Amino acid sequence: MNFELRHLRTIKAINDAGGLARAADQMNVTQSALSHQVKGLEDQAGVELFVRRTKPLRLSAAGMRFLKLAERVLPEVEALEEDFRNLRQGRSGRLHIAIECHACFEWLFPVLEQFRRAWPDVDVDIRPGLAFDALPALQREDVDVVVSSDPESLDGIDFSALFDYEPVFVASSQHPLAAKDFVVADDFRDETLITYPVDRSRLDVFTELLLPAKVEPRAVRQVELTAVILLLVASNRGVAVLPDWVLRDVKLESDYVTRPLTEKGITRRLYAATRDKDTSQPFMAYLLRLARTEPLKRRHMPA
Amino acid sequence: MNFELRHLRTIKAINDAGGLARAADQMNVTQSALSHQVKGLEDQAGVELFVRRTKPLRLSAAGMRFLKLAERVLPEVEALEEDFRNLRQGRSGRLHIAIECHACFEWLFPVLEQFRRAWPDVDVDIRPGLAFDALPALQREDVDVVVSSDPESLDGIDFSALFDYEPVFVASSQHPLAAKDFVVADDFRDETLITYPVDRSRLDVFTELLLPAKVEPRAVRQVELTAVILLLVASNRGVAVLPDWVLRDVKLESDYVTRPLTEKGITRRLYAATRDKDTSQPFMAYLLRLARTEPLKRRHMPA
DNA sequence: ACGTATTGTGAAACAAATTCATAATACTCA
DNA sequence: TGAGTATTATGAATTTGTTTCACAATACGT
Repeated sequence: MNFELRHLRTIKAINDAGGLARAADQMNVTQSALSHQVKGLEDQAGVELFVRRTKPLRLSAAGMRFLKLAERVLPEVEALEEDFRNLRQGRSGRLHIAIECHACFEWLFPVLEQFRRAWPDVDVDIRPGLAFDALPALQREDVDVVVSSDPESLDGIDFSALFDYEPVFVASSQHPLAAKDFVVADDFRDETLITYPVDRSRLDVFTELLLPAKVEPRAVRQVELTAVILLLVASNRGVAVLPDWVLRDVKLESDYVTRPLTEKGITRRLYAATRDKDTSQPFMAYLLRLARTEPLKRRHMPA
Repeated sequence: MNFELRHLRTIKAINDAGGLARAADQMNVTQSALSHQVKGLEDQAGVELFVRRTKPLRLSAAGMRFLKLAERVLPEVEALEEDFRNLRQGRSGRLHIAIECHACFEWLFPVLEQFRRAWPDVDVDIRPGLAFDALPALQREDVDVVVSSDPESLDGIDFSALFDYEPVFVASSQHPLAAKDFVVADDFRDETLITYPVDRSRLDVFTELLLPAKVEPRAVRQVELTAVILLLVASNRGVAVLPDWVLRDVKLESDYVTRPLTEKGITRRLYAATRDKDTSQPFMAYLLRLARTEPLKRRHMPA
């Protein structure tokens, strides 16, 4: 006894059309085909689905239950078919984003807000917690975009440049280093450095400045939220290095100063990694365009 | 793009078994069959259901949605299959009963109460409103049992005798006719007759007594509920003729008397009509046995 | 009761799914 | 890294299932 959707469709059609012959027309098969099919189904189920003594075939009690099932199940199946159709045309899809850089929430959130308005059928989500192994997760299709500043050459993965940013030193305006025009690695030796709670290999201060110079700060304190980091910095409990985009928004009204790292400043580039087969999908292209332009706008017109 | 349950089963099996080969084993088909099937499905849907770069095949985002559908739909389908299996073994089924005789509620209800305990999986219901055309409805499988006192010879329909009953005359103990040992047709000429609101051809008084004698009561009043009929009779607002089983229960404590119709009394027989193919079904046989014995028990030991 | 509309049936044609044998591919572990 | 193993893919042949065709059987209306 192995039902198939074909059977559900047939029973429903016969019931809707009010007869086997009419149903056959609507389904573009011969009346004979349906007759055979119904017989086969009844044999398998061991149950009479139709009342045979009446001429336009009518559903029996058991047939009614079958019909009920059809009416619950078929719409769901059709919904998925429709879904896949949209997916093929690139109108729907999934966009689960892993961010390696902890501060990216700051600009990504507004970007996604705007994205959602343009592509309402795309399932958007940010997946934190995948800071490690984000690229394998991308290959495994656990996520669809990885935001990272360390491009690797990986099979089937594209890295698209988004925008450049500058990791800048932040300290209380009371802090001695606020007097300098720029800070260098050695300046951190006696400081408490406040960072996001991630591995040093993911923090620009370390990878770009302190590790090469083999400088270890006096203390490192890990804090989750950007706002809290700034609070601690402003009250002179430590210093921090944050991407410039984090600071533009709140700068005016606060008690801290920003200074370049090294005399010329450090410039880093942010990338979006995607599977190559997805990169040219319309909604993916749209997201990348948005992520390239939107954060820059915010730079010049802070909220 | 035409999904089939086979596809749902396959995707679910592959996911559950954690691989195509293992799934093939569990489904008793070759690994090759599933590989072909998945390929065919993906071609039709135009969507990749699995991530191919990994070796034990893993579901892609789209594949997950397919799986979700499978997990919603398959249990429902299996439930119906189980249902049909029971049906075939006569453990479940439908028992919708049409009663032509209006008063049959009285004994049928307790019978069904008992039936339900023995056959919990059978869908029991009483369908009033089908007083007319009950037998065609039976043939059409709109109902499964018709209780009637007028057996007809009909193709595919069995009539099983249930029990005999006596339509008896009921009147207030104050009523002049209460003085007689029995009543005859002529006695109704000056009476208000209270009946159930159905056609005369379904009322024993008329078919067995008044119509043959061509007697018309002074007035006929139609009342729905047995209890109300008895109330009106007791307060001498009319007389009635009711099956004896209706009266046994409440007789002792009331203000009315019962008298036979004609000197010898009238005896009628109640039948259950069923489709012949159903008559020997276990639960149907059980119901008929119950309906033959239960009402008689009540006769001798009123509540 | 007749004609019409509808459903049922068997053999042949057609289509689809499965198998078999084997190739291709990822994964594992020394 | 490379050999060995486990897993998936592929093509042709086979088997199975579905549809058609032609016509028989059956209910329905007037």
